[in-house]
Amino acid sequence: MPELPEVETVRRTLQNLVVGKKIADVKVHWPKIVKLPDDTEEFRMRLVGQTIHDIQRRGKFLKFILDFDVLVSHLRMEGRYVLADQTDDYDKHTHVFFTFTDGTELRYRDVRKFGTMHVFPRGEEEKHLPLSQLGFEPLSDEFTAEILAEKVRKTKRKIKVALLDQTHIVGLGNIYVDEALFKAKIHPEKIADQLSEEEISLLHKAIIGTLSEAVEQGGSTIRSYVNGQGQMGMFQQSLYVYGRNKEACRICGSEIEKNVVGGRGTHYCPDCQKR
DNA sequence: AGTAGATCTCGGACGC
DNA sequence: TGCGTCCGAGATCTAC
Repeated sequence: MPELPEVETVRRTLQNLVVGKKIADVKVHWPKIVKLPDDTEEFRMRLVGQTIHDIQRRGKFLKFILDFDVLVSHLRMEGRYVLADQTDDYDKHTHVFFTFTDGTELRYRDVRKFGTMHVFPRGEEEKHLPLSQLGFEPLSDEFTAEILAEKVRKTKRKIKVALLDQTHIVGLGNIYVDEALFKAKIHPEKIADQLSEEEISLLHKAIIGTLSEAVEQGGSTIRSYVNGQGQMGMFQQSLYVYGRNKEACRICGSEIEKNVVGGRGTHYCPDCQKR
Protein backbone atom coordinates (compact mmCIF):
# COMPACT_ATOMS: atom_id res chain seq x y z
CA MET A 1 0.00 0.00 0.00
CA PRO A 2 1.83 3.04 -1.21
CA GLU A 3 2.44 5.56 1.56
CA LEU A 4 4.58 8.68 1.40
CA PRO A 5 7.92 6.91 0.70
CA GLU A 6 6.47 4.75 -2.06
CA VAL A 7 4.65 7.66 -3.68
CA GLU A 8 7.79 9.78 -3.46
CA THR A 9 9.77 6.96 -5.08
CA VAL A 10 7.23 6.72 -7.89
CA ARG A 11 7.32 10.50 -8.28
CA ARG A 12 11.09 10.56 -8.71
CA THR A 13 10.98 7.67 -11.14
CA LEU A 14 8.21 9.20 -13.22
CA GLN A 15 10.01 12.49 -13.29
CA ASN A 16 12.91 10.78 -15.04
CA LEU A 17 10.66 8.79 -17.34
CA VAL A 18 7.85 11.03 -18.56
CA VAL A 19 8.62 14.72 -18.03
CA GLY A 20 8.74 16.41 -21.42
CA LYS A 21 6.46 13.89 -23.10
CA LYS A 22 3.36 15.05 -24.93
CA ILE A 23 0.09 13.17 -24.62
CA ALA A 24 -1.19 11.96 -27.99
CA ASP A 25 -4.06 9.80 -26.76
CA VAL A 26 -5.75 8.58 -23.59
CA LYS A 27 -7.68 5.35 -23.11
CA VAL A 28 -9.73 4.48 -20.06
CA HIS A 29 -10.77 0.84 -19.69
CA TRP A 30 -12.27 1.24 -16.21
CA PRO A 31 -14.12 4.57 -16.03
CA LYS A 32 -14.62 4.55 -12.26
CA ILE A 33 -10.92 5.30 -11.73
CA VAL A 34 -11.52 8.74 -13.26
CA LYS A 35 -13.50 10.80 -10.78
CA LEU A 36 -13.22 14.22 -12.45
CA PRO A 37 -14.27 14.94 -15.09
CA ASP A 38 -16.70 12.07 -14.63
CA ASP A 39 -17.07 11.63 -18.38
CA THR A 40 -14.04 9.72 -19.67
CA GLU A 41 -14.30 11.16 -23.17
CA GLU A 42 -14.07 14.61 -21.66
CA PHE A 43 -11.07 13.39 -19.65
CA ARG A 44 -9.42 12.19 -22.84
CA MET A 45 -10.16 15.31 -24.90
CA ARG A 46 -8.89 17.54 -22.16
CA LEU A 47 -5.55 15.80 -21.72
CA VAL A 48 -4.67 15.10 -25.36
CA GLY A 49 -2.14 17.61 -26.65
CA GLN A 50 -0.78 18.59 -23.24
CA THR A 51 2.85 18.04 -22.23
CA ILE A 52 3.95 16.76 -18.81
CA HIS A 53 6.14 19.47 -17.30
CA ASP A 54 6.66 18.18 -13.78
CA ILE A 55 5.60 15.47 -11.35
CA GLN A 56 4.92 16.62 -7.80
CA ARG A 57 3.61 14.96 -4.65
CA ARG A 58 1.17 16.11 -1.99
CA GLY A 59 0.75 13.57 0.79
CA LYS A 60 0.07 10.27 -0.93
CA PHE A 61 -1.17 11.98 -4.10
CA LEU A 62 0.83 12.42 -7.30
CA LYS A 63 0.38 15.62 -9.32
CA PHE A 64 1.13 15.55 -13.04
CA ILE A 65 1.70 19.18 -14.00
CA LEU A 66 0.55 19.72 -17.60
CA ASP A 67 0.27 22.79 -19.84
CA PHE A 68 -3.11 23.90 -18.55
CA ASP A 69 -4.22 21.23 -16.10
CA VAL A 70 -3.03 19.12 -13.20
CA LEU A 71 -3.79 15.40 -13.05
CA VAL A 72 -4.11 14.33 -9.42
CA SER A 73 -3.62 10.59 -8.94
CA HIS A 74 -3.96 8.41 -5.84
CA LEU A 75 -2.65 4.84 -5.96
CA ARG A 76 -4.64 3.61 -2.96
CA MET A 77 -3.67 0.05 -2.15
CA GLU A 78 -2.14 -1.43 -5.26
CA GLY A 79 -2.04 1.18 -7.99
CA ARG A 80 1.18 1.54 -9.95
CA TYR A 81 2.49 3.16 -13.11
CA VAL A 82 4.38 1.38 -15.83
CA LEU A 83 6.08 2.90 -18.86
CA ALA A 84 5.74 0.65 -21.88
CA ASP A 85 5.79 0.82 -25.64
CA GLN A 86 2.30 1.35 -26.98
CA THR A 87 2.56 -1.95 -28.84
CA ASP A 88 3.45 -3.96 -25.71
CA ASP A 89 0.96 -6.41 -24.24
CA TYR A 90 -0.96 -5.52 -21.11
CA ASP A 91 -3.07 -7.51 -18.68
CA LYS A 92 -6.65 -7.20 -17.45
CA HIS A 93 -5.60 -5.10 -14.46
CA THR A 94 -4.30 -2.24 -16.63
CA HIS A 95 -7.02 0.41 -16.70
CA VAL A 96 -5.74 3.77 -17.94
CA PHE A 97 -3.35 4.45 -20.84
CA PHE A 98 -1.56 7.71 -21.66
CA THR A 99 0.01 7.35 -25.09
CA PHE A 100 2.77 9.82 -25.90
CA THR A 101 3.77 11.31 -29.24
CA ASP A 102 7.04 9.30 -29.13
CA GLY A 103 5.17 5.97 -29.15
CA THR A 104 5.72 5.16 -25.49
CA GLU A 105 2.81 4.81 -23.12
CA LEU A 106 2.34 5.42 -19.41
CA ARG A 107 -0.04 2.80 -18.05
CA TYR A 108 -1.92 2.74 -14.77
CA ARG A 109 -2.38 -0.77 -13.38
CA ASP A 110 -4.46 -1.43 -10.28
CA VAL A 111 -5.61 -4.93 -9.30
CA ARG A 112 -8.11 -3.58 -6.74
CA LYS A 113 -9.30 -0.66 -8.93
CA PHE A 114 -9.35 1.50 -5.80
CA GLY A 115 -7.14 4.27 -7.21
CA THR A 116 -8.49 7.65 -8.29
CA MET A 117 -7.72 10.40 -10.83
CA HIS A 118 -8.94 13.99 -10.86
CA VAL A 119 -8.18 16.76 -13.35
CA PHE A 120 -8.19 20.42 -12.31
CA PRO A 121 -7.03 23.61 -14.02
CA ARG A 122 -3.48 24.46 -12.88
CA GLY A 123 -3.62 26.33 -9.58
CA GLU A 124 -7.11 25.12 -8.72
CA GLU A 125 -6.22 21.63 -7.50
CA GLU A 126 -5.39 22.57 -3.91
CA LYS A 127 -8.75 24.34 -3.52
CA HIS A 128 -10.87 21.23 -3.99
CA LEU A 129 -11.09 17.70 -2.65
CA PRO A 130 -9.17 15.47 -2.57
CA LEU A 131 -6.27 17.86 -1.83
CA SER A 132 -8.03 20.71 -0.04
CA GLN A 133 -8.20 19.18 3.44
CA LEU A 134 -4.66 17.82 3.64
CA GLY A 135 -2.41 18.63 6.59
CA PHE A 136 1.33 19.20 6.99
CA GLU A 137 4.02 17.54 4.91
CA PRO A 138 6.12 15.62 7.46
CA LEU A 139 9.36 15.98 5.48
CA SER A 140 9.07 19.73 5.08
CA ASP A 141 10.44 22.41 7.42
CA GLU A 142 6.92 23.40 8.42
CA PHE A 143 6.49 20.13 10.32
CA THR A 144 7.90 20.96 13.74
CA ALA A 145 7.52 19.30 17.13
CA GLU A 146 5.34 22.28 18.09
CA ILE A 147 2.98 21.62 15.18
CA LEU A 148 2.76 17.96 16.14
CA ALA A 149 2.10 18.89 19.77
CA GLU A 150 -0.67 21.24 18.69
CA LYS A 151 -2.39 18.53 16.65
CA VAL A 152 -1.93 15.85 19.27
CA ARG A 153 -3.01 17.93 22.28
CA LYS A 154 -6.49 18.65 21.01
CA THR A 155 -7.70 15.11 20.38
CA LYS A 156 -8.68 12.21 22.58
CA ARG A 157 -8.35 9.64 19.82
CA LYS A 158 -5.80 6.89 19.98
CA ILE A 159 -2.45 8.20 18.77
CA LYS A 160 -2.32 5.75 15.86
CA VAL A 161 -5.76 6.84 14.65
CA ALA A 162 -4.80 10.51 14.97
CA LEU A 163 -1.60 9.99 12.96
CA LEU A 164 -3.48 8.28 10.15
CA ASP A 165 -5.80 11.28 9.82
CA GLN A 166 -4.48 13.04 6.71
CA THR A 167 -5.97 16.39 7.74
CA HIS A 168 -3.33 16.61 10.49
CA ILE A 169 -0.19 15.17 8.91
CA VAL A 170 -0.05 13.61 5.45
CA GLY A 171 1.78 10.55 4.23
CA LEU A 172 1.55 8.08 7.08
CA GLY A 173 -0.31 4.85 6.32
CA ASN A 174 -0.59 1.59 8.17
CA ILE A 175 3.03 0.50 7.71
CA TYR A 176 4.89 3.66 8.64
CA VAL A 177 2.57 4.66 11.47
CA ASP A 178 3.34 1.35 13.21
CA GLU A 179 7.05 1.78 12.51
CA ALA A 180 7.15 5.39 13.73
CA LEU A 181 5.31 4.54 16.95
CA PHE A 182 7.71 1.68 17.56
CA LYS A 183 10.71 3.94 17.00
CA ALA A 184 9.26 6.47 19.44
CA LYS A 185 8.43 3.68 21.94
CA ILE A 186 4.80 4.75 22.15
CA HIS A 187 1.89 2.32 22.39
CA PRO A 188 -0.47 2.73 19.39
CA GLU A 189 -3.52 2.90 21.69
CA LYS A 190 -2.18 5.64 23.91
CA ILE A 191 -4.65 8.54 23.93
CA ALA A 192 -3.17 11.38 21.92
CA ASP A 193 -3.63 14.16 24.46
CA GLN A 194 -1.92 12.05 27.13
CA LEU A 195 1.45 12.13 25.37
CA SER A 196 4.18 13.89 27.31
CA GLU A 197 6.34 16.66 25.89
CA GLU A 198 9.20 14.19 25.60
CA GLU A 199 7.06 11.58 23.83
CA ILE A 200 5.90 14.17 21.29
CA SER A 201 9.50 15.14 20.64
CA LEU A 202 10.47 11.49 20.17
CA LEU A 203 7.47 10.90 17.92
CA HIS A 204 8.33 13.94 15.81
CA LYS A 205 11.85 12.64 15.28
CA ALA A 206 10.56 9.10 14.68
CA ILE A 207 8.10 10.17 11.96
CA ILE A 208 10.74 12.15 10.09
CA GLY A 209 13.39 9.47 10.61
CA THR A 210 11.19 6.57 9.51
CA LEU A 211 9.83 8.31 6.42
CA SER A 212 13.10 9.80 5.25
CA GLU A 213 14.97 6.53 5.70
CA ALA A 214 12.25 4.74 3.74
CA VAL A 215 12.43 7.34 0.97
CA GLU A 216 16.21 6.82 0.78
CA GLN A 217 15.67 3.10 0.40
CA GLY A 218 12.98 3.45 -2.24
CA GLY A 219 10.03 2.35 -0.10
CA SER A 220 8.96 -1.13 0.95
CA THR A 221 8.04 -4.21 -1.00
CA ILE A 222 5.02 -5.21 1.06
CA ARG A 223 2.37 -6.74 -1.22
CA SER A 224 4.88 -6.89 -4.08
CA TYR A 225 5.04 -3.14 -4.44
CA VAL A 226 7.02 -2.20 -7.54
CA ASN A 227 8.08 1.31 -8.48
CA GLY A 228 7.78 2.93 -11.87
CA GLN A 229 10.92 1.34 -13.22
CA GLY A 230 10.02 -2.12 -12.01
CA GLN A 231 12.52 -2.16 -9.17
CA MET A 232 11.73 -3.34 -5.68
CA GLY A 233 12.04 -1.00 -2.71
CA MET A 234 14.49 -2.02 -0.01
CA PHE A 235 12.91 -0.64 3.14
CA GLN A 236 11.04 -3.89 3.79
CA GLN A 237 14.24 -5.24 5.32
CA SER A 238 14.27 -2.38 7.78
CA LEU A 239 10.79 -2.95 9.23
CA TYR A 240 10.74 -3.46 12.99
CA VAL A 241 7.10 -4.38 13.61
CA TYR A 242 4.90 -4.24 10.49
CA GLY A 243 4.17 -7.75 9.21
CA ARG A 244 6.24 -9.30 12.02
CA ASN A 245 3.43 -10.68 14.22
CA LYS A 246 4.78 -13.32 16.65
CA GLU A 247 8.36 -12.68 15.54
CA ALA A 248 11.06 -11.52 17.94
CA CYS A 249 11.45 -7.79 18.56
CA ARG A 250 14.71 -6.61 17.02
CA ILE A 251 15.43 -4.52 20.11
CA CYS A 252 14.36 -6.59 23.12
CA GLY A 253 13.52 -10.04 21.75
CA SER A 254 9.92 -10.06 23.00
CA GLU A 255 7.22 -11.38 20.71
CA ILE A 256 5.68 -8.73 18.43
CA GLU A 257 1.90 -8.57 18.90
CA LYS A 258 -0.83 -7.74 16.42
CA ASN A 259 -4.32 -6.49 17.20
CA VAL A 260 -6.90 -4.13 15.73
CA VAL A 261 -6.74 -0.38 16.44
CA GLY A 262 -9.19 1.93 14.72
CA GLY A 263 -10.16 -0.92 12.44
CA ARG A 264 -6.58 -1.46 11.24
CA GLY A 265 -4.21 -4.33 11.78
CA THR A 266 -1.68 -2.94 14.25
CA HIS A 267 1.76 -4.30 15.11
CA TYR A 268 3.72 -3.36 18.21
CA CYS A 269 6.17 -4.64 20.79
CA PRO A 270 4.41 -5.01 24.16
CA ASP A 271 7.67 -4.42 26.04
CA CYS A 272 9.24 -1.56 24.05
CA GLN A 273 5.94 0.32 23.65
CA LYS A 274 4.33 0.96 27.02
CA ARG A 275 0.83 2.44 27.28
C1' DA B 1 -16.53 20.93 16.38
C1' DG B 2 -14.85 16.56 17.15
C1' DT B 3 -15.41 11.84 16.66
C1' DA B 4 -17.01 7.08 15.76
C1' DG B 5 -18.86 4.41 12.56
C1' DA B 6 -20.65 3.55 7.91
C1' DT B 7 -19.88 3.58 3.08
C1' DC B 8 -17.52 2.93 -1.15
C1' DT B 9 -14.03 1.13 -4.06
C1' DC B 10 -12.84 -4.45 -5.64
C1' DG B 11 -10.34 -9.07 -6.39
C1' DG B 12 -8.72 -12.75 -3.98
C1' DA B 13 -8.82 -16.00 -0.28
C1' DC B 14 -11.51 -19.06 2.09
C1' DG B 15 -15.11 -22.36 3.58
C1' DC B 16 -18.61 -25.31 2.22
C1' DT C 1 -16.36 -25.91 -9.76
C1' DG C 2 -19.20 -22.49 -7.94
C1' DC C 3 -21.15 -19.58 -4.67
C1' DG C 4 -21.45 -16.62 -0.66
C1' DT C 5 -18.79 -14.16 2.66
C1' DC C 6 -15.12 -11.78 4.58
C1' DC C 7 -10.93 -9.00 4.30
C1' DG C 8 -8.08 -5.02 3.52
C1' DA C 9 -6.75 0.55 3.37
C1' DG C 10 -7.79 5.06 2.71
C1' DA C 11 -10.83 8.91 1.71
C1' DT C 12 -15.13 10.61 2.43
C1' DC C 13 -19.76 10.79 4.11
C1' DT C 14 -23.22 10.50 7.91
C1' DA C 15 -24.90 10.82 12.36
C1' DC C 16 -24.40 11.88 17.01
